Amino acid sequence: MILPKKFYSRSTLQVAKGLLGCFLVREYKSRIIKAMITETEAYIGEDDLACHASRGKTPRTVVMYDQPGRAYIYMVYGMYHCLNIVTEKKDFPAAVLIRGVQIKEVSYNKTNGPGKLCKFLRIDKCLNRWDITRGEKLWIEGRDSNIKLPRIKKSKRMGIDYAKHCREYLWRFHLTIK
DNA sequence: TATACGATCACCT
DNA sequence: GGTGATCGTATAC
Repeated sequence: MILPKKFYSRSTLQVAKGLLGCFLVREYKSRIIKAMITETEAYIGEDDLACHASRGKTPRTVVMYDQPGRAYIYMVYGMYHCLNIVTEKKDFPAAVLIRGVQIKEVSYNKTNGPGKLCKFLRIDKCLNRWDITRGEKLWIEGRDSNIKLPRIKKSKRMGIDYAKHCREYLWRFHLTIK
């Protein structure tokens, strides 16, 4: 089932945990790739110094203030893209960064990073602000209800040493892949 | 207009 | 453990 807008309108931490084990689906040139989400991070509000919206609404961050269920995609380090899903309610800037996915028949080291998975799934700024509840080009499907999830681990977010006290928040969630 | 730097990754020691 | 690639964005001037 395609996850509806309502799924993303909850607290960002709930969504970040809830997305683990769900399937990120990419439709590109009539081909479909399903990727199980294995790692996420939450970025919540202007008070979160690691969140791009900590400097308020700008041309880049305006998408984070949009409806939940939109894709927020930005370029990092001049060469990689990162995919986020906008959460909570309109005008409150928050999103979940997709940091890792696993695809059947694909070596995990091709998709175990936010830049790597966007490269593999051909996700770039063309899909910025895309509504992922439409079920076209890019969407997310719920996990199989009879699948038991392994324990969810939480830890500090990556690459945000500049974020003062916010870098201590345990807002990174991941499944342990054996 | 100019400049500093980053929600990364691959490759090196 | 460390470093370079490479360019959009935010901020300073």
